[in-house]
Amino acid sequence: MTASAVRPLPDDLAHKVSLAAEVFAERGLDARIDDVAKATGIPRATLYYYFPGKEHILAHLLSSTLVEMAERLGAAAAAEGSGRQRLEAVVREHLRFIAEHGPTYRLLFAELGKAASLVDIAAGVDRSIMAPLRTAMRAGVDDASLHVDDVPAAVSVLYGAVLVAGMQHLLLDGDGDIDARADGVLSVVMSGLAAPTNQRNQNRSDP
Amino acid sequence: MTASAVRPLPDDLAHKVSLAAEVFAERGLDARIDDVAKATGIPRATLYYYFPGKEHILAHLLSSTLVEMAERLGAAAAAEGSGRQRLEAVVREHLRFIAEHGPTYRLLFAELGKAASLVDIAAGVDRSIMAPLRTAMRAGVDDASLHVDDVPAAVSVLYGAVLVAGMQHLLLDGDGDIDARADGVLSVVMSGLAAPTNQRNQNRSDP
Amino acid sequence: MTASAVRPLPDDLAHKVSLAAEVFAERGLDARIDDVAKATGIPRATLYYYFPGKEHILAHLLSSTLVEMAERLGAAAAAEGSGRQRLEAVVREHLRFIAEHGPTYRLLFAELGKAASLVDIAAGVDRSIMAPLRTAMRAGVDDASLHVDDVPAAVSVLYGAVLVAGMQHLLLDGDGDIDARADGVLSVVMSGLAAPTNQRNQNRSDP
Amino acid sequence: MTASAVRPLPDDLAHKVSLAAEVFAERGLDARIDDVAKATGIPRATLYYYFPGKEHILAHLLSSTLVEMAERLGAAAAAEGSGRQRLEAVVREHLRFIAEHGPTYRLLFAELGKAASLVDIAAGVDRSIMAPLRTAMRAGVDDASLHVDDVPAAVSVLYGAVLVAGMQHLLLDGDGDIDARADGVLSVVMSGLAAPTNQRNQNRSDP
DNA sequence: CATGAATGAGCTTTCATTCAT
DNA sequence: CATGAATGAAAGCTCATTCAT
Repeated sequence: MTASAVRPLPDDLAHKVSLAAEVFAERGLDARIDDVAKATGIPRATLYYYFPGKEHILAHLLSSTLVEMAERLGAAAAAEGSGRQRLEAVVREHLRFIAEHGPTYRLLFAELGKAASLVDIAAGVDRSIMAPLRTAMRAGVDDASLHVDDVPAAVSVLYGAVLVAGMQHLLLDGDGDIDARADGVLSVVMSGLAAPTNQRNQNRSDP
Repeated sequence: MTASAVRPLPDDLAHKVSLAAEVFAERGLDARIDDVAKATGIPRATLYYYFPGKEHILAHLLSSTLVEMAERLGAAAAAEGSGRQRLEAVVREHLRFIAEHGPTYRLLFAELGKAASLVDIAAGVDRSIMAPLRTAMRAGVDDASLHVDDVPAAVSVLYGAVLVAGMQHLLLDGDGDIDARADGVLSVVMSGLAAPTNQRNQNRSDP
Repeated sequence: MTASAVRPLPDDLAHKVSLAAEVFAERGLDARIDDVAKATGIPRATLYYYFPGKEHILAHLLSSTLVEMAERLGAAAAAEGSGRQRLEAVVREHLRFIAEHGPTYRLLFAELGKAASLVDIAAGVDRSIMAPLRTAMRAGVDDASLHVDDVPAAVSVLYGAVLVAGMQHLLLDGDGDIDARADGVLSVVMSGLAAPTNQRNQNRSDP
Repeated sequence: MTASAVRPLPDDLAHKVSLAAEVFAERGLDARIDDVAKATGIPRATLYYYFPGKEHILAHLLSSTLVEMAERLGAAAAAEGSGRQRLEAVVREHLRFIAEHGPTYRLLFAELGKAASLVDIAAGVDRSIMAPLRTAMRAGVDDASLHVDDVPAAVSVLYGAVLVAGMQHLLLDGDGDIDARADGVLSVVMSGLAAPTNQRNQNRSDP
């Protein structure tokens, strides 16, 4: 009756809780529960009525965000168009999501390296981010709109490119055009860095 | 950049302090100073004799790591060879560095998103990581071993690709072959994902 | 004496509430109301519907027990027989009561030393325990079946003897024969410890 | 270094801590640690530097008291004189101890019935109180100054008699003459309640 | 009438930091 | 110089209690 049964979170509270993202983003788990209470307008004791502890609130935020990302990127990956078009859509959607969810995304990012977390961030990232990329990329290989030898490696590269572009956007030019960044990333990733030569696809520079 | 310790750190202590990386990596600044003391074998009060506060110990670790990275990646970027070869060398060296400095690198990674830090991580990353990439890349453009339209964007993509590959190595397959990962990343980044067509460099799929 | 519940307690609840004795016996007023709710099967809010507060539940238990004791020991004191026989009956009945009401009696015992209580334990003990002893003892003096110079002192001694015997029974040999303990106590108290001498009743060892 | 090694309590602190007895006596473990800090003049954090938790402070008090009792009652039991004289001395010393240590003794008393305690009160009571009584009583049987058939029962009776007399002293007549109470108890216990008859030692009233 | 939901008010405990030796 | 001892300052969490339904 006190801290055992996981209580379903009422909708109005669920919405208020999302306001805690900013607080957590500033200080991580160091954020004081009292600040969370103030930011959300939910009394401290009520937070503890619905969550077993502070870290569970954070976990809830991260999970929610991952779920929302999975929906949006998944939709982009499943849309109409060539594989390449869908892959580009996933990248653009991802960067837009980052721009819209700055605090929470920084939170997610910082939590990635942590050992102990109530949420398996790695698994969530794979499900929400890598999977849509993978799906679109494979479609592109199938419909010949893309040429990819090592899909997992390519997915990692693309994820990393978006991650860094997104963080730069959040940390440096919060007001910049996020779609322009997407164009820049896609341009590089699609064309590759190698100078055009006769023998394509040479990944080692020694002859 | 170094949050310079008020007192010069004796060599034996400097070495012991580096053992704190793992502790900080697990819990960030939440790590208890007592755990740092235990991990390093340095009494709590002695830590305070050499550092003004807990976060200064963390800053020292991050700074040291960034300096070391600057040296190693800078050397790779300045080595003999074509620009492309040097760029590839920087990428490989970077991934090796990550593999060798797991805990500290995770620390750096987690700190990237944080707002306040005694160390300006963004600047340090630019100096230690981006600059060598930039140097090598420009050299490649000059000697025609690389073809890059937007160097800053390409640097970001390459950094992101390495970052994600490194984190995957640390979090997933700690025993895997880090050079193989480097090959995978380079292969993708050099060739690009676009299917070979007549009109090169088309970064948008609409005509 | 009864911290009268604002609302008359339904019979079924009255019975359930008695199950709280064990909880209170373990931790005294430190017992959490939630544990009381669990032990009795009565929802927390319902307890507050019938009792003004936590300590009133405890008071109810103590009062009920004292009333029941007054009835049983009073009856034993008022029974047929010589004063000595009635005194012995009160002692035996008291020990049986203790054996039957372990948790509640431990509660009463622990509360004896407390300063503030909603129930005047001292008065209740006098009425329920000392008075029957006094009654029977005086009857014994009158009918010459007992020889007591200082009745109040003798009552205290007898009460103490029973109290300790009862607690030993509860704490040490829960399965032992309570009537045997009564025999032991009575044997000692009746005969006294002094070695038989010419001048009886010498309470000081100096001549 | 934090809450593991049991730190030896410096003498000055040991003395200050004993001032906590009154606080605990009022409210038991409910006593607020802040009140303990105030009463003893020891900062809260310092209390936690020497004790792992609140209940350990209480345990320390109880143990100390039991040890002191063991010394004083043990000394009385080991003094010169007949067994009866020594038994009487133990009783008188016990009552004096109670009078001198009112708060702590009430504490001990209230704790007797509790289930969970860091101190095994029952064992401590046996060692500190029952054992001296037993020793003196057996000496009395040996030197024929006492006549006791069932020593354990007689010890219990005597302990109970003293306990109740002591509590009455503490709760009712704090200013009364404690030695007079001792006389009253001893008079009753030595002579017994039975009317003088031909057949001694009859513990049952039926013929 | 009974009760699930919500919360105000504290309290224990932790920890970074200081300082005398 | 280095450190064991001591403590001020929070903060997470619990729990008795209330009230709308």
